[in-house]
Amino acid sequence: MEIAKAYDPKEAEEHHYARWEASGCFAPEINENPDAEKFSIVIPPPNVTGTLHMGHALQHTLMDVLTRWKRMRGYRTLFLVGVDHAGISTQLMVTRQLKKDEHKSPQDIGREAFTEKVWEWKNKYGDVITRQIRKEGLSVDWSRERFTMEEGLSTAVREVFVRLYEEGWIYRGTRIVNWCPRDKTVLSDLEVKEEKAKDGKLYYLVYPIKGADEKLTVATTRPETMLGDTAVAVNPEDERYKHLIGKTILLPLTNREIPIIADDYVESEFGTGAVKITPAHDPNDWEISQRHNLELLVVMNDDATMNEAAGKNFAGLDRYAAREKVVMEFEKLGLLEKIEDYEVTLPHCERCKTVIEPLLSEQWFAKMDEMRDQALKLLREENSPRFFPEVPHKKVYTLWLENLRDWTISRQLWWGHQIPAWYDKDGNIFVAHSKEEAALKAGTEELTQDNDVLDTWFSSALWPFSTMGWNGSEPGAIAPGFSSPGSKNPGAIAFGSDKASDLETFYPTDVLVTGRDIIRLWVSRMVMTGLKFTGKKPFDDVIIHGTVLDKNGQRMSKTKNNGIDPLEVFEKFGVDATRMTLAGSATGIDFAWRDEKVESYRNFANKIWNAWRFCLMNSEGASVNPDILETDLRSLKDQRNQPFGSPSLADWWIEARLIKTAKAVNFALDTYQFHEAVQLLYHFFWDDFCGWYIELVKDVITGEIQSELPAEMKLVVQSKARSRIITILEQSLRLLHPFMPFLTEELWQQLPGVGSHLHNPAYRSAEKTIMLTEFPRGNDKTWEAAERTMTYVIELISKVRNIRAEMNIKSSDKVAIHIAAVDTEMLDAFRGNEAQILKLAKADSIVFENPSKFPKASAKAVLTGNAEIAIPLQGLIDFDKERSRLSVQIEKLDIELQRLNGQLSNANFVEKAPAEKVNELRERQVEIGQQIRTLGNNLEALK
RNA sequence: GCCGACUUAGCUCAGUGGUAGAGCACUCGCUUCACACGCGAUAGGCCACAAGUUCGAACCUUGUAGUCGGCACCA
Repeated sequence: MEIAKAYDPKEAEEHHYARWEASGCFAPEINENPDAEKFSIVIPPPNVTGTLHMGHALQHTLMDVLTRWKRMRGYRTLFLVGVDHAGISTQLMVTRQLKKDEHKSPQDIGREAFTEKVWEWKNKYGDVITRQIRKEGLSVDWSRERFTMEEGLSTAVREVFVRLYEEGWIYRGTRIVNWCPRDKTVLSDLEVKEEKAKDGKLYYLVYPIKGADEKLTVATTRPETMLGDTAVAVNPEDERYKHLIGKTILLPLTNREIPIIADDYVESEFGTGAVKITPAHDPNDWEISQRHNLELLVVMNDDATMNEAAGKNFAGLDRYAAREKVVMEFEKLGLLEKIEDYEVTLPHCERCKTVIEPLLSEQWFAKMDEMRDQALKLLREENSPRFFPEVPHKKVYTLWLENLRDWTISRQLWWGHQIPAWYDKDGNIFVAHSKEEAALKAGTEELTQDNDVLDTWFSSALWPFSTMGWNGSEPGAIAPGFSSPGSKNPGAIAFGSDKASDLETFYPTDVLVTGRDIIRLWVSRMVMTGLKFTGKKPFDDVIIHGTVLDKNGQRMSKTKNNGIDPLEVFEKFGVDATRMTLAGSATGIDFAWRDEKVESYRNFANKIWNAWRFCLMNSEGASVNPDILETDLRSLKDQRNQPFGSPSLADWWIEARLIKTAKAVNFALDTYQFHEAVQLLYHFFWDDFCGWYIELVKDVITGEIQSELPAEMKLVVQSKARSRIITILEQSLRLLHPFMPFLTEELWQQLPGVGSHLHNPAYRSAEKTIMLTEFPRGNDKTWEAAERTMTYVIELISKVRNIRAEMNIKSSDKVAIHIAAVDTEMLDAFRGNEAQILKLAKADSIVFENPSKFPKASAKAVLTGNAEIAIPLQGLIDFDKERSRLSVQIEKLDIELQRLNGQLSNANFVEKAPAEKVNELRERQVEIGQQIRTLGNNLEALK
């Protein structure tokens, strides 16, 4: 059969996913073992408007590696997928589209029509991200796909809102809030990004004092807000202003008279020591106003233009135009003292980058105190959740909870969960699960629902349990010390009844994988609501992955246009290579993206392809059979080192390596050290399996051995060897599968002898696929003798190759290897693998003899274990070169010997260091001393 | 202002209280029948700097410098 020389990922990527999905491999129901342990993980729901970026790809890869690994280990596995309605982003996107297509604003068409448009948009474009998730190869259960706006999850949202309201944790209040004048909605503190302004200025405005010649200067970065000033504050201890306290100011540009008050908040050293107080437009000023009962004067509209209260000269002006005009007027009046350059950071809307306007506004807030205390208690008593890496994320999480402020949960949007609160004509509030329920409570049908929707994160906070069917009717185990849930919910609607037990089976989840930027926004809130509403923590472990930076170490951003599109990388190098690259970066650490890195994993995929190609080209009479591995090797002690024996030393050794690697990979994944697992697999497959094993057994496999064995025996040995190599390959593919699902499935399917009998016992009746095979566990068995003996062979071959290269021996020239060794194990190893040594070292003979018999004109080297070798170079030897070669080696060894001598002659070391360590160094000292003497003699002989 | 992380080969990064590692790039040699996306062989580092703890420090402690984050404040 013709097999391509290079792996083309396209075909594998196109073929397997649909089959996996269709045959139900991703759903937990595939597991037939009623006693199977469960493993569950929920995807951080990407925005329905979103497209895949590198951060997703990294996060998704880690989750899928864990899921595929656990599934192969026999766990009943659920990787739950879904998308977030992403209130602001989606509304913005559809608004833009509406404007483009119909030249209309949302207000033009009204709320109902607009939300209908959004749903249309969602149905049309909302699957972009889910298609991309399929492309990534994620083994998520699409039959349980969720959307935060679907009925079930909305029920959960209403239930939580009602319950928190009834318990008094949700309230409506008037506060200074973060207002985005462009999106015309309030934002939570976490949706606001502080950024340095380019041309910040500090304006010094002079305020005349009533009934005095004195004037007071205040400094401000926002002069336009002076129109809303209702006081000027000074520090009560400030000698400069003490006498002014209680007097009033004639506020310029207005006809108002405002008091001079004293408040500790004012720092005398800053600015002029006098602060203008604008309670309706600054959070600190608002605090002061509450203490002093100051008047609140709102001078701005919700689009950041000035309103009537600002005076008719300013009404209608944009805030920046008003600023200029105020400054101009002050200058005209001679009341502008100076303008200084001043570095100022301003809050910006995370989504649209508009400068936030602090505004006095009536909103819904959630007081998280009780839930916060539960979360902190869980953290302190059980160290849960555990963060990986723990530093610094545990601290960020703790500090945030400790300083938690009330959460602004209402948004002035149309796309989202409309707040389940209704008002009667007198403005009384009725919070209920439905209008019918509200009507019952109100005793009237004449109700209007609150216009606002909830912060998108309100529904995200419930994600781990709302997606699994929680609707408030589930009793839920209540952890001791935690308050019991509120009154039963009469309006709760049962949904997804066939999956109703998911909550019981899969909640809490096992691990959460997410980025550090949403620890506070999301992780903390899931913990809080999870504890409160289910009585259980939503997950045990939280893996915080790093940030993928561009090749210059810069954060990727749309404005810098330095983003790397994962889909382009998939296209160029394949999904599997990309996944290896992402999983191969250390957990939690930021790293700069390098195409070269993916390229090397693309090469790795190709290496695997070619190893497979070799095995397949020589697979006649062979089939995958894991039983032959250990059973066959068990009898090895009796027959090891037989020439062309099967199993041979190489067989023995590669299985030792496989078992060790499997053990280490399992451990690495258990501790979330993905990069460690990747390194182990890369090294095992490339160096051990391809570099040594294939080369060592190649001749047996291809039938090119020159042995004295009878032909029938030769065939038996050959087909056994073929089955073994193909079995080792199959085991390797299983180990690689969680990382490289497409390639491994593609290759596995075509191996002879594979079938569902290789599946983990939990999946025996499923259609054959590598993703359901048993993940090799490895064990603690060590075959030290095999590894040690193999080291002798490897060292011998390497030393001969080194001599060949350094002495410029043509690759077509065969050499003779003269070996002087005393260790019987070593001698056995060399004799038993003579054919392989000859081939790999390009030699035609091995001579065992005393070093005194070594031909004079030889290049020489020493081996570990007091052995020497010589390569005769009759006529070809360059004595100068050989002398310098030997000198360099002696020099290197001597440096090490000096260090050892120094250490061992240090009485303190010998006395205090562990005896084991001291012995180790002594042995090394003897070994090196011996080698130096031998090399020295050889060098001497050349003089 | 406070807190944290990072600083290791030319580049990107692993790493452990006891001889410093990988991939890529570089140098030399190979069209060897799985693979040139390959094979073989080299070269390359006082592990940012300084002090301390220790028999022993790249690793632990403290300080310094640089880089990058987070938080707070910003009249």
